[in-house]
Amino acid sequence: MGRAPCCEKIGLKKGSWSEEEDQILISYIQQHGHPNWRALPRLAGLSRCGKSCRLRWINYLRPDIKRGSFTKEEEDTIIHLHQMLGNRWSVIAAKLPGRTDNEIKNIWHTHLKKRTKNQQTGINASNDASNKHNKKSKCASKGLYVEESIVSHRHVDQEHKPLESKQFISNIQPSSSESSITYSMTNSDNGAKYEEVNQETFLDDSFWLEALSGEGDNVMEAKSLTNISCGELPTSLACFKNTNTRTPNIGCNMDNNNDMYLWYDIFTRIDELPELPEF
DNA sequence: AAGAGAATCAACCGCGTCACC
DNA sequence: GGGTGACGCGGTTGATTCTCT
Repeated sequence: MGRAPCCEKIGLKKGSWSEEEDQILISYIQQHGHPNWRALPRLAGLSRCGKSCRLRWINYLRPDIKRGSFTKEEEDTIIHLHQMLGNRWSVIAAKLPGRTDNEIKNIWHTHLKKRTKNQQTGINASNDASNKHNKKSKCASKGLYVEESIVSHRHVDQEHKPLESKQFISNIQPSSSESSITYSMTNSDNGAKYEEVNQETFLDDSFWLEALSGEGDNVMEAKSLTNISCGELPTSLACFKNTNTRTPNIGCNMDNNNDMYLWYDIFTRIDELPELPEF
């Protein structure tokens, strides 16, 4: 059907924003908010696409934006969440107040990906740099945190797990009233309805296989995790993808009732299922 | 000091989803 | 139920900055 362009491109300015444009955008949003991004540039008197205005505001002009270097905690959190969620930058950004998805995406591609890769391949990062030309890290020169010894949260015990990961789980729990399906999720600390889960097993396909086979302690844990299945669908579960007319939208929020029903259906039917196919 | 290459990051682009008509 | 518009997300690009030789 052909998609209409997001805005009338002709005559609209592209590229870097000037100080003046920033000021116009800031003052307009402060006065009127941004109920309609598409109309905003016209109303504010900017020769920009609404999309561009939105991006500029979200990524740069918002008052609660935290500028400057990422702390080690932030970087570790990003690495950890990325292990759990993949490239879901907006979800990761939601756990890092003041940071934008764009910023996190950039930091990932420029620093953290290399760090994790080096760790996985067992290459000592200090030797790395391959020290191609004994290059001093540019990050350091910019004040960015450069810690070459990578902390793997998969090997950090529960006691020292960053708070963020626990918060993440609790924050995205649908309220129990939203669904007729209730798994036993309790947390004595704050009364919130969730059960702490072991992140290590969450990441392991064998965990899902075990859960689906209906054996072992991971069964209930897997059931709990279905409520937070914002992460990538484990390959073990891919076989369920088309088994229900309410096919889950893999990769989107799973907290609507349809998805809940589907997952509930899957786990309650575990006993009926034939042997899982080999992959 | 200058040039080359690498790194960084703001901004753009295209697509998916959702809400409204 | 289908069409359309708006928003938001993730991937990518390209200008700028930095470091090394």
